Amino acid sequence: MTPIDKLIVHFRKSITLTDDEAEIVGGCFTIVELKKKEILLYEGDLSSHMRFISDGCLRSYYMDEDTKEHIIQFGIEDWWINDLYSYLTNTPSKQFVQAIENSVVLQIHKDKLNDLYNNVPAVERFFRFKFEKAYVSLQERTINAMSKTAEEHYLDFRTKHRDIEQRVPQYMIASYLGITPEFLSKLRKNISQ
Amino acid sequence: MTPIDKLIVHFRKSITLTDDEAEIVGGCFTIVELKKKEILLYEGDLSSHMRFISDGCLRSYYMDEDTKEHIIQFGIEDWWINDLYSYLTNTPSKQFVQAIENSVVLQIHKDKLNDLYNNVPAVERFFRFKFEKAYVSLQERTINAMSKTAEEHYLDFRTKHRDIEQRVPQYMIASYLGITPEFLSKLRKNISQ
DNA sequence: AGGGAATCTTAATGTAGGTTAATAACGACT
DNA sequence: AGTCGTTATTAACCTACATTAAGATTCCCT
Repeated sequence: MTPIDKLIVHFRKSITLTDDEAEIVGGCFTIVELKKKEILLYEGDLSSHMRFISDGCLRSYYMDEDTKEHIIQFGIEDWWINDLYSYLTNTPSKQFVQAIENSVVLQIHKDKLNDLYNNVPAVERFFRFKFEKAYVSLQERTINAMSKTAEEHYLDFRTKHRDIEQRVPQYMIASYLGITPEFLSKLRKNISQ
Repeated sequence: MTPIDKLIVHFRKSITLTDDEAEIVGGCFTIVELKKKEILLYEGDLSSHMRFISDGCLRSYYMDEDTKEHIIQFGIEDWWINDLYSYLTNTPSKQFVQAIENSVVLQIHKDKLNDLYNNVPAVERFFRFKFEKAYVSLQERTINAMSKTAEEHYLDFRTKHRDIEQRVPQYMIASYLGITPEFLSKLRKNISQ
């Protein structure tokens, strides 16, 4: 299955597209191939594309006071990854997006997407849902962060994202959870005894 | 100025409405008057309205394990307040929305709002912006929470929300910041010396 | 196979913020 | 003005997690 095929299958999980529409939609995206560690979006760049992961694994993260990395999101096949903040506000990104493995990403420019909204209305509905879901999962994460302990966060992550846990180094999981790798190591020791 | 007038003025800050359209829009909202401490939305309720604050001050919060309250949002005149999570996912709310002062709220049911989208398209654009902004400010808050200290959060809050700071009790600000009132008290002492 | 980089673990020590509990100050109602 | 409920402060002690620094382990490259 080509990356574009995967994208169409992905769209068709939540909206209906005729074959003609699928053709149009597929034609609006461009392929980006990334080597492990390659950076797709730099801090300071304007994020003007929506990005679909066809293959591989990426992360978005930001640096606080130019030192420590904080991972905001992981993404694997069939997910979208972006700095939505920058995309929505047209301001320079505060985040990086980097490939953790060799990856294939399909992206569409904001302007082209706006045209597509007019030509294929179902796509607009798709992205409205997408933004709503993005909000919902961000709120879930924010609320959990406020009331749970680090060990609970880790256990939650393990049950919700087994697939990711097995593909990314442990210190990145620590960063995503907002703790140090040393402390995660200690937690794991406690848990397994 | 009536509550409905305030609402229309509010809409017209980001979209254009003819007088006829304004008439239609205004007619879709209903007024809710709340006494101080009265609860507008209970945990477990379905949040099926969008709610505009015409007068007063409210908060949304959730309870963790039926004990401690965590404030998620404050709202004053000219803001919207809701459990967007429940509204968007049609699931029972995990939050309460409560009046901190006597307040006047204008609300519109989801179904009516969906009709309104068809009759007055500008309204749909208004709410798309609203959801985008909600996402953006939630992400800002989440990222800040990860990298800043409690004292920084408090100082940020003071500069960004002076108006709110002067209207709500200090222990609620502590709850919003995710710290105990005792610790906020200590911070304030350090800051003022 | 072997050497360097990347990742993970362990342990000692430090600190931001929580808990408990008591007291103080404020505010609103009669 | 006095009383009661609400809100704010103080101080002693506690805990979850960070920091530092040293090894141990695994991974990958030629």
